[in-house]
Amino acid sequence: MAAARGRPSLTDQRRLQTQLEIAEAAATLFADRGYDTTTVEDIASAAGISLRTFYRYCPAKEDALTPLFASSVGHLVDVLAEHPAEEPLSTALDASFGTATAERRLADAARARRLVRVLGTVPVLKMRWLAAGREMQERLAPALASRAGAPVGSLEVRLLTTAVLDAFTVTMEHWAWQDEPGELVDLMRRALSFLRLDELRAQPEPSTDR
Amino acid sequence: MAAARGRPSLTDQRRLQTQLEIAEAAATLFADRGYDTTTVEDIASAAGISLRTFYRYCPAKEDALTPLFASSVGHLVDVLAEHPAEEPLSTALDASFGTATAERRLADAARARRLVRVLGTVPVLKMRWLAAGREMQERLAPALASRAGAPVGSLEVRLLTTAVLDAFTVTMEHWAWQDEPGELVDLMRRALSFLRLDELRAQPEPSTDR
DNA sequence: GCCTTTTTTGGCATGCCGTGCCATAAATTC
DNA sequence: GAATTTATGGCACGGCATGCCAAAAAAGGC
Repeated sequence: MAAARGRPSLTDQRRLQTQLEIAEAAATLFADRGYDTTTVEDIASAAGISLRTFYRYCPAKEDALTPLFASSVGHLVDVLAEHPAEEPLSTALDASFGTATAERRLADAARARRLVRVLGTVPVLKMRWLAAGREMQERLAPALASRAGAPVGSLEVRLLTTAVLDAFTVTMEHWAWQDEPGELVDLMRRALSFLRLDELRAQPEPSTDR
Repeated sequence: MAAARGRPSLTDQRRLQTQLEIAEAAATLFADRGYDTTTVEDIASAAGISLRTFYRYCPAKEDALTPLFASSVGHLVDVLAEHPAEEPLSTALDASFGTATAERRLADAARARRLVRVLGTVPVLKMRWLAAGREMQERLAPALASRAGAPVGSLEVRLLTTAVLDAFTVTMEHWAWQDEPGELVDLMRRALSFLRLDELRAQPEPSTDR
């Protein structure tokens, strides 16, 4: 094989490239013309591939944009998952947002806001976005389970993972529609603080209410 | 007009009847044969109508089941919305679940559990279920805004409405897959208690933590 | 370099979804 | 009972999504 570690075989690189081209083309077309009036044929043409090849990269039309947000959500969850349970969630949050340079974050922010606005406008895309978040639950659950001191399958951990992910989703959408963007991480902290998700621990007795 | 108040014109009754027949037929077929292998033609035939008429009642195939859960979710939100802000959420919860008789609740519970399990199995149906919850947010937001002491469009109220609705969703799904069902309202109370959604009030200062 | 093997891509056909259009049947109204 | 209104069904059509097969391109062996 001609590929060294981390240089995945030039063909795979080309595949990633194509996947991104599809996503970019779809994002532009959806933003310009709208989702329903854009056919898969249009996206494929704009990305320089045939319709049949499009479906080799995307399971469905509504998945064309997923590469654009799946990675960011995945990264956030990764950081949360690998941080020790003693630290509050907001610390892991800072670590996640601190990796990129300021100017790169600004450029990403503009693109991200536009993307989130498109996602929020088209119901099926928004659902896809939420679904991507739900799929992260399995990866987030173990980390939060240790924080909450409850087993992974318990109602409490399910509630917690859902609450954390939805807090992020709601916050991002709120941020995407603000006139003055501000720093997303600040809003995130405000959200976690309001819902007091940092302090959540399992009740002493799960079933004894009084 | 031949219809008195609350007896909406016999034709409308027939429409509701048809809508329920569609939903029941779809629920049975989806549970038996699966979602993808069931065509809209099948549902229409089982409901005794033509394909074209199906689409006059349902915007899409994935909406065939919505009448079965939209009303229950709507009822819960109604009760929460009309209860005064001083009472904790769990009080309104008890009021909502206390309306039906015990034996009727048992029959409904079995049907509801089966329905939720189908919804959870088929991604597109689950998304539809979540979307129905999201549409309730606008109706829930005013009630929770007065409880939280924050404006309707604020980040805090958005977080709160999302958290409450998703807590219900997660709890119902947890309940649907339990071996021993138990009382749903008890799980609901446990969920609200764990997330401390009863006690949520707007922070004195949005940014000062202590 | 050339040939073979493997993978990727494109074109075609097909089935289902969802909708516009129009004719028929049913109901409401007079 | 006749006219008007409304619900229903049949048909055609475009778009989505997939299976199948052949052409093209890449990878590997000589």
